[in-house]
Amino acid sequence: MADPQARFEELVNKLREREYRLTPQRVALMRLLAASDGHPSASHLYDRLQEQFPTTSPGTIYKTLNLLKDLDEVLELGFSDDDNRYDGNKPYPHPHVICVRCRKIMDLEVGMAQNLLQEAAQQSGFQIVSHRLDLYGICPDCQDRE
Amino acid sequence: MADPQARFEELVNKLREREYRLTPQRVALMRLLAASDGHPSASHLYDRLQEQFPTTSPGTIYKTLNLLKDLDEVLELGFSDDDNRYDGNKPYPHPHVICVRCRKIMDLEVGMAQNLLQEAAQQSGFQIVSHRLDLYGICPDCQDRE
DNA sequence: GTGCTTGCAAACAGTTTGCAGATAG
DNA sequence: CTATCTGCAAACTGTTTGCAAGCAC
Repeated sequence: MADPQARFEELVNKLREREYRLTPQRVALMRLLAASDGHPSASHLYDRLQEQFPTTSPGTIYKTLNLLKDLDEVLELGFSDDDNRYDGNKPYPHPHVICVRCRKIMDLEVGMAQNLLQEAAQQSGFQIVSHRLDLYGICPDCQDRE
Repeated sequence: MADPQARFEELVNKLREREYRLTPQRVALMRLLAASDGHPSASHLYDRLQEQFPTTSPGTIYKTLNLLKDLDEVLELGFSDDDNRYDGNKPYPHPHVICVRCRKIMDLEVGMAQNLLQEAAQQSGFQIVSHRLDLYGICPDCQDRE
């Protein structure tokens, strides 16, 4: 989240370029995504959007998130046992730490070793196109609460 | 899957030790898990179990898988957009390659760099307890089918 | 004005739960 | 004999879909 305003404008321009309609709901959602660094869930975004648009529905949130995902402007972190989470600031694969207590998610500033990807490709014969690295642990706040 | 028979016996002994009942369904499921290296889904296991026990239900499969998961004898790979997959041979975190076409999953024989985990802990303040690394790509078979 | 988008409700899929009857120990 | 386990069915949850009405362009 270097500059929320700049990121917001990037998102808006992307939709404009592709001739998607800039509805107030979409614009507000993009503003939220650009200003979030907590990897919000759809329902979190829904709660926040409803403050501005009381009739907003979850369907609209999901449709917009999927649109942005298809445009490679949002990274979706899927969880089988919890709400998916969305990152509108760094829509490319990068490692995360996830608190197993409070479900806080933070970015990690470490790169995926490039030679690990190469070795994996060699070993498996796969053409690697993407990846995901999640570290699970207990965040500082939850350690204090112990 | 070094030795399916040995692994099978390990699983059986684990249940016996903890005084869980060794029902025929559980035994058969453990045999399947010990002999699988394809990271089967619950529904795959269900299909195979039904050959031996035509009245088996998905509920029983899930209950047994969750039991083994709680005993740290099965690793669950959860997917928000697909069936979860289960590994009864290496129930500890290890990297996988996943084919985005056919959903084949293979183990990778590369270790998670230990210093990456340490750096992550330092950077985030988290106590890291576990992790997951998935590489997504196209498997050799699906490349050939192109 | 046109057709994309919204909001609502119903559908969906995988997993979990509740309970009565069956069975391992 | 008894507590655990099975099988069935219903419930659950997060997400997707269908459609009529609304609105961006």
